Amino acid sequence: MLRVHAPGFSLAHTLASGQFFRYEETGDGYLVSHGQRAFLARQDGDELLVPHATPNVTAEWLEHFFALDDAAPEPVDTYSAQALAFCGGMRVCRQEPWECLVGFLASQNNHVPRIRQIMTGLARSYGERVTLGPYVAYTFPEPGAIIPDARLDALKAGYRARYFAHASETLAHETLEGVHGLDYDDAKAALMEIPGVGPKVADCILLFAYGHRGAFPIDTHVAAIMREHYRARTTSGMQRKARTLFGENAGVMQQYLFHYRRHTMRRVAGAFS
DNA sequence: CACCAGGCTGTCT
DNA sequence: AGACAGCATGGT
Repeated sequence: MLRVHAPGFSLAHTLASGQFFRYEETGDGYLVSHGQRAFLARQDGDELLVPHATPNVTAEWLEHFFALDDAAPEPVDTYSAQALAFCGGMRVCRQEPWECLVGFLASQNNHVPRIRQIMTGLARSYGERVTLGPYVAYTFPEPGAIIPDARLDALKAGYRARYFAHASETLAHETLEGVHGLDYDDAKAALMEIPGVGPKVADCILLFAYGHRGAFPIDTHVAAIMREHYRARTTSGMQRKARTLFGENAGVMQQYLFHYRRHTMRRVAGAFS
């Protein structure tokens, strides 16, 4: 049983906020899978309890992955204060670039529940099965493993399927490691060389996998927030406004705004399960 | 049956 | 540089 001190952390908000796709609720906690790791986790007050995990999961890795050392952003107005209050304890995880890339290739023009379905399907079809006590999880396939065949068709990922196959093929012999050493602009340009990666998806990968906390992904929800609450019209105007208002950690605030808006939408419209 | 979903690509000004 | 249709699929 791994046990990690995690004061003020919210596992539920962190997993449900749409930054990360491969998890499911069990009666005993959350079954979380990422890259070559998988674990079962639940919270008990200030403690994060992990009764089952693959051997490559350590307390140090959990602290790193869940960014437990990160402080919550400071509110700058009423709306951001509401978002922070609702999302209390949420953290922006530090994902692995390859799985993060595929997740956000899957995300374009798509719903979060179906992104999760596609990502768990990719792991089930192309990854390796691991046993965690009574639970079964799957690792994420390495680059090169996702090949266009009947398994890929069965996922019904639509036009995104060819992005997966192309990225898999390319990165099998052309690693993403170099991106770590680049500044924000160069890293974004490098990612956008990959078919299916535009400015929004690149910002997600930079924020969620490369530690660029200032990267501010603008999707339909965040765009609506920036229009309705911050008087910005164009995407470049939204980027400027975000940097001015939210500063170096604008991307972290973005995640709070995104999760809060999706929650309020659900309450009003009854959408998304 | 419309329209939307964590957008991107190609094309036309 | 900016506007805009088309895109696979599923949900509301």
